[in-house]
Amino acid sequence: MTEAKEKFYITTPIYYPSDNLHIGHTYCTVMADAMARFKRALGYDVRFLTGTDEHGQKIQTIAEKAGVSPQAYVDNVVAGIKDLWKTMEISYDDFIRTTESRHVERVQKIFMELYDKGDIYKGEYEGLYCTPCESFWTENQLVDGKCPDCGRPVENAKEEAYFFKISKYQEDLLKLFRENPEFLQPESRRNEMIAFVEQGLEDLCISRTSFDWGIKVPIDGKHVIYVWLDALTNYITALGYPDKRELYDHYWPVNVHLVGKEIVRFHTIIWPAMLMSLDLPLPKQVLGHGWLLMEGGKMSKSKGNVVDPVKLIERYGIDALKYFLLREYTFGQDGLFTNEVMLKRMNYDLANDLGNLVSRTVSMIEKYNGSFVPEAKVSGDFDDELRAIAVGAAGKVEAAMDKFKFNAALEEIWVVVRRANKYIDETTPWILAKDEAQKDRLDTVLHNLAETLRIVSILIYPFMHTTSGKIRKQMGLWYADPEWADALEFDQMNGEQVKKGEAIFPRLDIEKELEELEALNGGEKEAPLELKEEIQYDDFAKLDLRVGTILECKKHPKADKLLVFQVKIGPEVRQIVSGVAECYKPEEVIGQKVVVVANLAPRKIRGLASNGMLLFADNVVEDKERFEFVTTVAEDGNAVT
RNA sequence: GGCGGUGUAGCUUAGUUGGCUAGAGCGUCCGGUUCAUACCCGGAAGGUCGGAGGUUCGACUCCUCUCGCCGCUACCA
Repeated sequence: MTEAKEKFYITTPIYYPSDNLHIGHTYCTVMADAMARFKRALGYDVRFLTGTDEHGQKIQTIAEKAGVSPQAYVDNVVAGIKDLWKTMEISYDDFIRTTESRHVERVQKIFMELYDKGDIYKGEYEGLYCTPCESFWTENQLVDGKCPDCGRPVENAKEEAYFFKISKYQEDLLKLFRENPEFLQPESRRNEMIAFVEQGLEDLCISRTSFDWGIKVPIDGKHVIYVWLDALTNYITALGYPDKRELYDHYWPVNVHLVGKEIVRFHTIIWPAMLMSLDLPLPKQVLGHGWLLMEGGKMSKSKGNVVDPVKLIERYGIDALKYFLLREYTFGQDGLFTNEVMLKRMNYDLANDLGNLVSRTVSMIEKYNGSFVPEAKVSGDFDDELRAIAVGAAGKVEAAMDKFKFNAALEEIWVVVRRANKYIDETTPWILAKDEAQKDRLDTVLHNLAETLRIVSILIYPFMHTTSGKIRKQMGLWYADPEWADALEFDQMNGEQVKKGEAIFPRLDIEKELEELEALNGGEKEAPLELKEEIQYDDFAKLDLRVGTILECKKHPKADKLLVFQVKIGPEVRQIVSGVAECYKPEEVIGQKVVVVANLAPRKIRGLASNGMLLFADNVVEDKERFEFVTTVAEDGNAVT
């Protein structure tokens, strides 16, 4: 093939190295890797990029606590991430770190391009800031006065800042969504993005002065460039834009940005707007995948349900884990991760179906034909169907992969595996073997099975190359590399010497594994409490907490999530609005004793006056967040100290 | 509240532009087989395709209403 190969550029998000990665990151990277390997197998000229987003206040703070420099801190975490990808044999072509000079310098150049164009201007930003999330929030975005993302407290912050005129691109963005349905998948996200843009875009704050762990604004040393311009641009700086353009010219625009659904907005609104401003082509497609949900809610250290991919790999191997992740979940949808689901998948599909098929096929060829793959001689019933299914699978896998349906692609391969197992039962080689007159027929059956496994070894190669190699070794196919085109042909083998090896996937004792996995996780230490800044007694003494009783409660007429309480505090009855409508029905809280912040400045919430604040404790009941009353039996009006 | 998505066997789900006797895997029950990793193969039971109307010769597929869940968004002192 001398013709120029079609290019395919795919990226994962760059991960934030504040901590080690978990199974969710692994899931995304495994999908990108499988797609990259698949496209390579089809002959595409593939570029696969991943990396880490290493700046920001959160990293700076964590590093300070750990007593090391931010750079030292991220160097350490990133080394671990690279190790993980190495262990998982992730086939990225480039790994970009936002602290690398190639990135830093290029981001500064891009900043200046935007600035010179007039799309960046200096202004002032004022707002409430959540440090861990590195996000400013407007007052009414807050949840109970706390960060809506992480629930931690926010602080007032005001700073001079540079802004990007994203508002200028509002109409172009709407056009992008409306005219290119392919641009953002899945579909449902598209409508959300349109709605978001339609309500009006405010110019984006792209610099900070409140911390300095970041890329300096080239014309203003007080400022560092804030996450958007720093992180999103990695997809082009890694290709050398703007100063070293060979790779950029060749691979941009990207074919696919693979991202989690939580960052779809940044990739489909902010990033295209920046590219529009730079006059660069837009990504062809942004795909938002779903999340792996854990039993007992979102993964968190305190719940002890963080799944560490390294432990799973050590126990079950890379291919088993990759197979499970790709086969079990539907792209774009959330999926429930449980050890049991994982173990069953591994046992049923890998050990029982594929592993056992290899084992019985190799055994029979050894036993009935002196270890050599025979020629096909006498065709019979069932042969045509097996051949048709085996030879036709490649096309079906391609069709599924075109739509990023990894699970459907693997399912198609397993149709072949199951058909082969059935074929053995139908043709009963062990009976043929007892009759010398049937030798030719037996040879054909063994030949067809060997051919089928050869094809399977090619089909699974993009997904499980190690397993593919193991199968090919046992089948005596060591002399040839798997070539996708060979999966379209039958009757290529003749005389290969097979050799039985270790079971490709040993059968697991699910009960026992469940217990041991449970024990592994139980041994984890709980993460230390993350506390707010220390305060003095005087700070606390400013609060006037009082005991109250709820006399009345009704729904807020103009809001779903709000309840309006009438609370008796000693002699007076206060109206207090609180956002707990999803946890309580109005009638069930009447008579409830509560603790009230009684000297909080009054405020109107969605039109109704609220004079104080009710205290609740965060809780989770049956996977749902629930606010529990902080309560007492003391008399109304009494102080809480 | 606004916008959007979704609801198919016990569980997880496939169903492309309306033509299906609604498929599959797991689970359950029955049977077969021994080459194989106590695996594999076959059969059966199990669905009023959330509910109610409507369009149509015909609807899981289109329309209206309704209920449940989910997402984005506004309100959470």
